[in-house]
Amino acid sequence: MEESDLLAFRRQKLRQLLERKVDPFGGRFDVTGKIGEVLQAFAEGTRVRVAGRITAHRNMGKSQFLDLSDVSGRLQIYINLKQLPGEQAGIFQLVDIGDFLGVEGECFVTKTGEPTIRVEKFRILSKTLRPLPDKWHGITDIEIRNRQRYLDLIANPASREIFLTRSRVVREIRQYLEERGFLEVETPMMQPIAGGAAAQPFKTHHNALDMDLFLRIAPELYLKRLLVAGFTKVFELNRNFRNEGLSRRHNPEFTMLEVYWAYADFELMANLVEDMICTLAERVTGSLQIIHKDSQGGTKRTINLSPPWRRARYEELIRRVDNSWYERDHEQKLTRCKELGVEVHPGMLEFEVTQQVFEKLVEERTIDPLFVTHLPAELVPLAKQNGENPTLVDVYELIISGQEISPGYSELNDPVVQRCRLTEQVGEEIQNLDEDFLLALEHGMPPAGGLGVGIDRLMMVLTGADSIREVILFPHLKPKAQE
RNA sequence: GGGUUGGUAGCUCAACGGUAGAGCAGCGCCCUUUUAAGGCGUUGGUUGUGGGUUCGAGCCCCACCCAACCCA
Repeated sequence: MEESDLLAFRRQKLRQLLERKVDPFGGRFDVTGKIGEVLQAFAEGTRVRVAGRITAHRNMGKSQFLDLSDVSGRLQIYINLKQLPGEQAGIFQLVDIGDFLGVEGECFVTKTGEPTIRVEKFRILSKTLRPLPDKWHGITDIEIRNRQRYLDLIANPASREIFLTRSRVVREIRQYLEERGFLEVETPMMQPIAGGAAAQPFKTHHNALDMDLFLRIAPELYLKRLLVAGFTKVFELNRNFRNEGLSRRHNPEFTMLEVYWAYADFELMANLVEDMICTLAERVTGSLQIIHKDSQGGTKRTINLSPPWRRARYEELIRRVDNSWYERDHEQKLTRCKELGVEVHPGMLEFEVTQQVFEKLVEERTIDPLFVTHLPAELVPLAKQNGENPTLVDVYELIISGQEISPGYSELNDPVVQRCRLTEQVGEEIQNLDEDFLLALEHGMPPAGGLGVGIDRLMMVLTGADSIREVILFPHLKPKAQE
């Protein structure tokens, strides 16, 4: 394969640096601070040392202005070739946009008012062999943005902002829960039986024990064992794995928060998640009004997070779509679906047909937060049944921006009922029954509230991202075809 | 798996079936306060892959690959 001139020039400069006994890949360089920090503390006349990547070069001949960038910001540096000591002027000729540079010099303000560092000496910290993406347009190709995230992060400030926000969100969640006495714990990611949710697991193998293990689809059953153990407030914030297709809303590994609170119920959990998300949104975005922009900068939707959030029973929401829904028999429901434009399959059970209507005509159309409560028991095998109506369960399902963001339960702690429900769920595959979990329940688990928050989807809500891939640094992608 | 849209220079994008172009980046020169710096010059392409139609294909047809979106 023939190298393009572009790459050849870079390699040539690399050789020239080596000939001049300059290490093109640098080493330790003590800095005054991150670029953002140096800018923050900028004071004319002070001396600073900063390092970063060259992201722009404005060459005026003897005077040269360059931008030095890192994730915290961008800082202009000024180089006067005549004022550089010794061989440095010659070495500077071998510097390109994209290279990492460490500089030392005095802070001053240019006549256009830009904070700038007058470089007295510099050191090449890393020579780049490939050019950076277009300085103005950045990278628009979605595949490159996802596959080579580092280029996306270099070139697209909006993408940087998403991941900085994500980091803040995760930190704020931990702080919020710890302030309220919840203890962060870690439970197995590799499990002999993948329980706690209805999903296909990934399978792996332990060689020494010669046994199959599964990557967890949920931490739930282990966190409940901790309630048995006497922990009263625990949470886990980490990865789950589900062996399903990729889509705008699904990545095979995703981040989930699960919280368990002994002696609480689903309504307290709803209060907790409402307050937590509002606190997050205010701290991270500064507002309870979340505005999603389209690619032209217009407003796509505004989500109003102001509490209190609406709460409504599942049945009530269905009746709002069709007041006689529950009076119709199975055939009539299917006919009604056609009229409503909801696709159904002949084999669907009655509650599945209803759920389909719910997803298409309630969930997808709900923008502001909505707690759906009292779901049919079939949909939620691990929750407590309602005291007045055992066909319902004491749960909430939080919907924001057309997506399920968080489920919350009054957790089932009756070991006998739990065994029946799990047995129904696993059906024929009785070996998938988690006997160890049931054994723990028989030792007594306090009544408790539990909740989960899909962090990736929450991020989509907070940032307006249209695809889960935009909020995951390295989303799973099909492997690139080999030549 | 089905449908739709797309794949052109390192990046961002043009090109009626008629010589593949621009801006940026690169390379050379000029320029001592620039802000997407500017000026002059210049390199760079198997137009995703393979077939076909045509005097002539980036463009039309077929198959395949890849991606995004919608559906299952």
